[in-house]
Amino acid sequence: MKSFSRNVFLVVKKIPLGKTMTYKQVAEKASRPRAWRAVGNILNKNDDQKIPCHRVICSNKAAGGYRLGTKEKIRILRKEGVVFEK
DNA sequence: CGTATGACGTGCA
DNA sequence: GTGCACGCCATAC
Repeated sequence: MKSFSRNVFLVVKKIPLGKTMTYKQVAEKASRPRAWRAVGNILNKNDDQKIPCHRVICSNKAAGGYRLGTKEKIRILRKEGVVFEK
């Protein structure tokens, strides 16, 4: 891949441990501030092991979704040091 | 090439 | 605060 998806993966990989970023922010850094839709779609169809996609959440502070299950996503985030209190 | 889909976001009732 | 509808972009079929 050498398109928007590649950029998205790069941005997600840049997310520091213990931190989370919203789909919109990722899309914005990916040079496509209006493609947050595609961001989740790409990550979903490209569940790359090298990409901490579980650190990408919704803008409303909600975990959002996950290919393996939202609860699994939250579980991973907890292990990373990110706690979803709400 | 065109249609449908989806890990969303925002606005309005 | 909750629910519904519309809009948006890239990828898959």
